[in-house]
Amino acid sequence: MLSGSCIYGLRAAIYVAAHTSNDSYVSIREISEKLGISFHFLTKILQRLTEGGVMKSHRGPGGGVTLARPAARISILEIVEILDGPDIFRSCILGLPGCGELQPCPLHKEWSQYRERLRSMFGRSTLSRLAGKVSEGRLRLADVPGK
Amino acid sequence: MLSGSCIYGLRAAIYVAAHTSNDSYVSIREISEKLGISFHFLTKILQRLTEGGVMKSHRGPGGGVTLARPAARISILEIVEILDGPDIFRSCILGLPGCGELQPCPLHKEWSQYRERLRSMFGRSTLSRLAGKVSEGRLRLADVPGK
DNA sequence: CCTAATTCAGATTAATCAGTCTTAAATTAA
DNA sequence: TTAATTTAAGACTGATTAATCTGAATTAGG
Repeated sequence: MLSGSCIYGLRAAIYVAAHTSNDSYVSIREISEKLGISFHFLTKILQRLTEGGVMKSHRGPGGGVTLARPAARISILEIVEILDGPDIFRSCILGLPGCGELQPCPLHKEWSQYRERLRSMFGRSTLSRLAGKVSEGRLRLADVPGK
Repeated sequence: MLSGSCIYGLRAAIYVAAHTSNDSYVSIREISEKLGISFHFLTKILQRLTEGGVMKSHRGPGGGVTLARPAARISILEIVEILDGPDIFRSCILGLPGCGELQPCPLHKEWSQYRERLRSMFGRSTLSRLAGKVSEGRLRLADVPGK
């Protein structure tokens, strides 16, 4: 469904939302260790989120990344569209270019409904809501619980 | 969402359902030309559907592939599970192993609902229904319409 | 100014997926 | 029995994605 990079990006963003207060920076090293993601790989993913306007970064000691806006104003949808491209919620399930109301594929009607629902579900899921769940406990972000 | 192989397999299966009557065989060459799919690549995909019990094949002149059962008893879900694996409708959106009711990820509740709906929609979509739509016209299976 | 901590940038490698090519095996029909 | 047609099987190439490695640029603190 989502690419590996996108999954890492989402988990990292939720982690940052759950572990920063008033614009403090979290180091990428910390995120990568806590979530079990390759440090250098994660660095590039977070760079793309920084370029995309979702995060901001700061070099040097005490640096790292943090959210560019309040977590309540960043949705999962925005992150997915940056990392996997906006077409993921617009493309035909049978891969046909130009599939739409005018020239639908046999699954167009059903698929476009679900696609739109998923998109709006992602749009409603803000980092603050998800991070809140994590902080309340029993909700995991990493493979090994409790980290 | 679905792999390239899976998309090809679905389109080919719908094509076969729309173009065979009483167990006649359709050659893979014909399918590949009509749908614009690489012949050798399609051959392998259809082999997997044959092994999976959805199609049967026959060599030699007049041979090809055909559905192993009436099209009304083959769902898209079955084909997707053969080609992309059954986990596609069971795995966590954040890629966390073991995500479930006991140790949910922050998106588990919303995603698992959506996942189940999509799964049942795929289960309800039989090849006969989809092939019927194609035969009625105006519904495409290939990039270039009318083929 | 110097050092350590950090992100940034680019090259390189590894793994997976998509696609091509060649040959073999089976089957039909003349 | 022979030739043509077709799927089966496997090796090979190419593209995309995932992951690693090395070094540069920036920054805070002594």
